[in-house]
Amino acid sequence: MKTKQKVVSEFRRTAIIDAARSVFARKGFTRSIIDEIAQEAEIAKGTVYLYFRSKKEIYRAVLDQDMEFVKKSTLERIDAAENLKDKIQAFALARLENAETRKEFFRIMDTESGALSYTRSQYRDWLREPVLRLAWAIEDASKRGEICCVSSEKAAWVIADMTKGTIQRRLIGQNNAPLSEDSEFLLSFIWAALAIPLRT
Amino acid sequence: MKTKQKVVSEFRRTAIIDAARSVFARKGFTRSIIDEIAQEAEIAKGTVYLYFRSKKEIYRAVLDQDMEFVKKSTLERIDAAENLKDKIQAFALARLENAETRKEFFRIMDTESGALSYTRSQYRDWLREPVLRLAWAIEDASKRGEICCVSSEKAAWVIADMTKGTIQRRLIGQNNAPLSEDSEFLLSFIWAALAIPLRT
DNA sequence: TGCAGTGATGACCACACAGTCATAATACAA
DNA sequence: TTGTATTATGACTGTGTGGTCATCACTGCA
Repeated sequence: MKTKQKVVSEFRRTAIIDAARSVFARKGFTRSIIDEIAQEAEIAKGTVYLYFRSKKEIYRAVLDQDMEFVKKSTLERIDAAENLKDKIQAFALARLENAETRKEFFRIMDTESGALSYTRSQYRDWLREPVLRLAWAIEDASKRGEICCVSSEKAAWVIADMTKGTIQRRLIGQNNAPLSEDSEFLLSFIWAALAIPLRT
Repeated sequence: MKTKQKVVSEFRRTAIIDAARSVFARKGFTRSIIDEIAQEAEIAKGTVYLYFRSKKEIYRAVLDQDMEFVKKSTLERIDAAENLKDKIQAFALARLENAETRKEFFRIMDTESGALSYTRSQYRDWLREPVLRLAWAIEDASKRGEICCVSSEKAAWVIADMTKGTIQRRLIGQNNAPLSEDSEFLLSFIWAALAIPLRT
């Protein structure tokens, strides 16, 4: 059973992380000010430092949590799908839907992919793992002759690129079309590129 | 004829911009320090402020110059190409080659796309114009029945996404393959998606 | 009611850095 | 050579902000 202490302590951590995510998404790491995060979490600045050692640590806590969540949910959906086409759709939909639900997190990732050195090393895996999983599936289908022969890894990466770009355009508001329109376009485009055709 | 003054003045401006580009690429806007830029340009800090009003103005000068160059050269190559396939290749190659030549600039763009509010408004056009030009070409070919019917704008954007992603991977060093390998993959992938097939 | 003990507070400190300015060096003209 | 104008310099200032810490408020127990 959780002690009263633990409950309060967890509550505070969560409040800080939530406030931080919101502020970081709006201003980016550098321009975010601890005082503002504290205010948004409805506590005093000093209290923040009872739960986190530094600004960077808060940043990491936000990203770690969200990256882990999105990565996991993407992997699960890929694995749940039976065939390649569904796996690709699973990947794209997982990303697109997560981006809708967790706008703030995706905004941070888009805006600051290279800002913190931390990111450089850690950032890659939340995308890389799902992409590699996709690459295996492509490799597999390729060997069986279900699709035309391509470099599976390159193909997986450009699929990720298109998905990411689509998400970015939606986040900026450049594209307000329903999500299904974007996902359908993506899927048909990708599948056209992979499927075995008899060219005209 | 240029006066001595003008020559020296232009020389200094260029030196500052070059130094700034290098520093910005390494550290990003916020972590770049004017003193370091000055040092790299082999002048004193005060001198920097004889040629630029502020740090932001230097940043803008760097980006304006490079964005203009890359945008122009991309547009020219697209326009020079005869048919759609060549135009797409022109776009991709222009980007990939420019990224090779102007690594520092591309690194800034990749790292800080959202860092400066300035970027938000201006950033888009250096990519948008070429992409829209590509979209017209796709629209055109689509109407003539040269390729299968797709949303031309969406298609143009995902082509840009894949190119951008490929460039990023090369910049990070995740991919050291010869440029031609990447460009050929891109082209074949894109063309497979667009070309009119008789599906199996 | 008084007394630990725990967690919260915000005034305060230290520091990094953009931008300034009095002074120095240099160029050029008479 | 001297005098004036132009450009360069770097010590200095002001500000914004991350992080600290002495003090306070609250809780629960005796």
